[in-house]
Amino acid sequence: MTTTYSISDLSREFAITTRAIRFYEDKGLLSPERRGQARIYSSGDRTRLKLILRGKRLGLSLEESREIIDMYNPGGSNTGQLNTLIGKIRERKSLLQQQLRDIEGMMGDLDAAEARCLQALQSSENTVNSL
Amino acid sequence: MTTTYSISDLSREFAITTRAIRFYEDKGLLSPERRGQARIYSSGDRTRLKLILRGKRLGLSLEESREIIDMYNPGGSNTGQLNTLIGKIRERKSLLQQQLRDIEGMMGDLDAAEARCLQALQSSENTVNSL
DNA sequence: CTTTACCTTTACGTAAACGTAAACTTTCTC
DNA sequence: GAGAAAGTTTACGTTTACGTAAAGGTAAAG
Repeated sequence: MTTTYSISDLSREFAITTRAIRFYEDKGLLSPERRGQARIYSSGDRTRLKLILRGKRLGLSLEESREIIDMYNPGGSNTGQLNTLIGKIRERKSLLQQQLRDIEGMMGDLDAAEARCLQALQSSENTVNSL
Repeated sequence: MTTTYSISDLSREFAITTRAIRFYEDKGLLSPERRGQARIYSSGDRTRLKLILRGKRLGLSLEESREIIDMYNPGGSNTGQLNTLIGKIRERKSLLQQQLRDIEGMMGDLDAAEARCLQALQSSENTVNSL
């Protein structure tokens, strides 16, 4: 007895619309079983959906997410395919490292901005108190 | 004598089209000086452009980048404004922290995928050598 | 004066990622 | 068996972020 999910189960869990989930299927990112017409999602499907959403949070397009998810299971690939796959994986990793640097930079900027705000509040408070 | 840039200077430096740069201006993210019709960009404009592009790499919309860049200079704000600004800054920071976790997760997945690829190559090599 | 290079505005086109509405089936529940 | 709840397909609409002409202004070089 393996756990399965309806489309509204998943839409509720991840706070997305069923339209979006069907859209991902249209684009080849999901392919759930069917019981008659209804879609039945396995826990593998659920994981794929999670990966899709993570990709979105990182600014990936659906196509890019699809490629990356496909990287996770080399499947039956020959040596050449494996080598190009390794290349793609390394490209992705370097993009992620750039994103890390970007986040560090933006985080620093935001910290500084927050500090300036707090200081501005502090001095305005002093101004008030000094009256 | 402060350094300035033409639109094509910036488009070359950042490898984007002039169309994109004008588009950012249309959306209120840039507002360069003019010499007649021609746009003249200051080093401040250049910095703003850099921030825009960093925002893009992090998956922000132009509108979101605009908001964030505006956060960097509190300007003449009253106490209420400063407090909501601090709130926004903290929201952004927590989103960035989520992104950090996402990157760590994806990086781990990619490392594992790369390892599987390398191992697959290794064993296929052994197969060949064993002939 | 003309070519060349670079700049401008205006405006229609496009791909991605869904939203939204219409019209219908299936399945519970009462 | 009637209605409500959840599912389905089909298809047109929308926003974002530019691309891509079209049609021309400006300024230095030959």
